[in-house]
Amino acid sequence: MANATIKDVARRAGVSIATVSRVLNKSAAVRDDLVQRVNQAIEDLGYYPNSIARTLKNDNSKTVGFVVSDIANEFFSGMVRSVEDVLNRHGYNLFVCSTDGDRTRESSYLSLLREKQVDGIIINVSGKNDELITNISNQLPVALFSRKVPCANFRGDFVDNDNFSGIVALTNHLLELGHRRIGLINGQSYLSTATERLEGFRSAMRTAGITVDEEYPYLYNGNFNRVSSGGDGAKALYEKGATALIAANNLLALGALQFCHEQHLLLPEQLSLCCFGRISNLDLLYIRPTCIEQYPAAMGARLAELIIERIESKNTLLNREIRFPTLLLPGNGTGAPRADSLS
Amino acid sequence: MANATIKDVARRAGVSIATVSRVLNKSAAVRDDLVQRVNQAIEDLGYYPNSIARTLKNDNSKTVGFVVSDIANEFFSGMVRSVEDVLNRHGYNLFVCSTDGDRTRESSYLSLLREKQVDGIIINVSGKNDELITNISNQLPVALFSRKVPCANFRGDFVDNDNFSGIVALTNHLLELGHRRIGLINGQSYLSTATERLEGFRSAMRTAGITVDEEYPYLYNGNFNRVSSGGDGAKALYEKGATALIAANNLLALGALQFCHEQHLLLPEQLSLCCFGRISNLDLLYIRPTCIEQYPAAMGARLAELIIERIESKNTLLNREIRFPTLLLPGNGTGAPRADSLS
DNA sequence: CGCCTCCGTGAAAAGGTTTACAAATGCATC
DNA sequence: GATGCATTTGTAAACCTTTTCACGGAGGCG
Repeated sequence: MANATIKDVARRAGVSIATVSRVLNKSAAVRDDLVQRVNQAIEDLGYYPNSIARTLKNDNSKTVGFVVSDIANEFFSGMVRSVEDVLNRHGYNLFVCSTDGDRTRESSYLSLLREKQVDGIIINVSGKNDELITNISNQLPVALFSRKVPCANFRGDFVDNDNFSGIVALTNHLLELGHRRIGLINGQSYLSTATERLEGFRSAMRTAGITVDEEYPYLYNGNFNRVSSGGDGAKALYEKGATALIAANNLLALGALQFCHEQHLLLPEQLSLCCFGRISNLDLLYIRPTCIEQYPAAMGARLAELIIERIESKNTLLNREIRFPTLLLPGNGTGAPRADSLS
Repeated sequence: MANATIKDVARRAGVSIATVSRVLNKSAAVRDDLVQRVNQAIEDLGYYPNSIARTLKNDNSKTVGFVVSDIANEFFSGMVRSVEDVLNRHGYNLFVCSTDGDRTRESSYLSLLREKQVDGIIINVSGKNDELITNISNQLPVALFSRKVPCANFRGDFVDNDNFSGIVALTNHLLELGHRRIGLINGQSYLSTATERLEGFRSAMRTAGITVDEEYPYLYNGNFNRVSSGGDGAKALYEKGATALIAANNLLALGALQFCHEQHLLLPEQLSLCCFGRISNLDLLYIRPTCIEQYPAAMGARLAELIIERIESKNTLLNREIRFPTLLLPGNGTGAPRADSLS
């Protein structure tokens, strides 16, 4: 039994389909008794509008795509909920797409979303499809988060933490404890998140009289999306003699934590660990790295608002950039270096 | 600049739109040189098909709705990723909808999904829209998880843990340690998850000679979706003198854990804690409740497969029920009760 | 050389909606 | 009762596809 259509409703109510449409959308005055009859017919038939047909006609799908590297990553899943809520409140639905930061997956999802006529796209870009994203951004509202697109003619909004000051706070925290051989476990160097965090690190270290250049031994570049990178980075830098580590995001931190756990390292006696990002159940961990807190829910809500504004303005807005302030949460995973490790 | 349509492609290639469609879908033979010209025109114009129009014509949207209480809950977010992957591999997209277990939100999302012509719905029902879900299930493929719909004419598939044996394992674990005053922090009693877990508990206790009926003092009914319920339950049952607690899902467990943490309870000396479900970063917690492990990724993948089969069979399949086996993960949060607490 | 078959192509309808435009109705006024 | 205007209603086109059907041409066969 196929769904009733507006035609069926019209016939049953003894009016034209235009009248039914007007009743449905309240788009024009309709005589009271006809409204009654139409509503009765709708109820009788269990009619509900076909929003696909509506989209075809109206050229808006009331749908937004949310493209992230991995929706199962708690940072993104914390975000998606608030994105969803804000969108829903404005009558929009949400498509989720996980790319694993993979170029091909990302571009194929983007094609799919365009074919599905989404009204806008929220995306943390992989960093490998910059021209494509830039093109899309000139046809369709786009809001980025966490990772910028470096093209001049990119059009759209951007939301992120204040990476620079966050990493400066972490670095200073370690410096104040007396550390000098501070390691940074970073993500892919072609991502703005990584470069900004590296810049912050470099700046804080320079102020302390330490030069972080290509020769600096305590830098590790891994992959933001892989917990294993965090473990590899922690191992490499610890073995080189770093006395403290900064993990540049939550997943890298988790890997580093697991490394310490497996190696039975005593924190902070043998190693200090801190990170940029939120780790779930932090309060309940036996080692609690000092963290830069993040606000995924607030960021998601802001992104949703930005994209809706951009959709409703028909993508005419100027580019906007929102930075969330950072907050240092001291944990028991950082402390003074051991005396014998000071060089 | 609006998107090119199939008409534009046809004009540029000097063929009819039917031919373009045939090239796009490879639905019929087309002369080689025409195929070339069409493809060239597609590239020149940057044409991509409008899948909304396609849906209207073909009556399938290649879209599935995923309706859960809270996508930010790590159990569901672990699931959604594998649902997404399997669906995507079959050319489907995913709408996510969080209901908070609220009846109104649930039914409004369901309406929205139907209007958007989704091909199928995966849902963990709130338990308050049984007739609606049953109706929908007779028109549209539906796969449930975690919570059954008790209506006889419900049509669709069901996936869950083997709740009964899981809770029996937990209960026996505590009984073997010597506990008798075992508390159960459960969720809403109108949900199959809750009743099945209660049944398992009751059965294991009966075998040990303890009757769990309305008079049994160590039962607490909270809300599966609220961490705070877990805390409230833990407080209430601990104060009544329970020596061990079972939290019936991950969120309730988290609340209970936090209660213990805040009260500085020594586990397992003052209280034993175990739970049904997975807690993130379990390895790294200083108190690790004994847990029944869950497999959200595997459950999600299975759900996706079930719904696709059901979609492609046009909802003609018999109802299927898949139970995932349970595995007990011993933690340091459970131990023998203190001698002075044995009654 | 004529006929039939087969293959490739195009014209047009259909899918469910919205909306511009035309038609019809209702009412007041003279 | 005719006229004019304002309000309500209906008709039909449009949105972009897919697909049925009919047509035309090429090739094979008698």
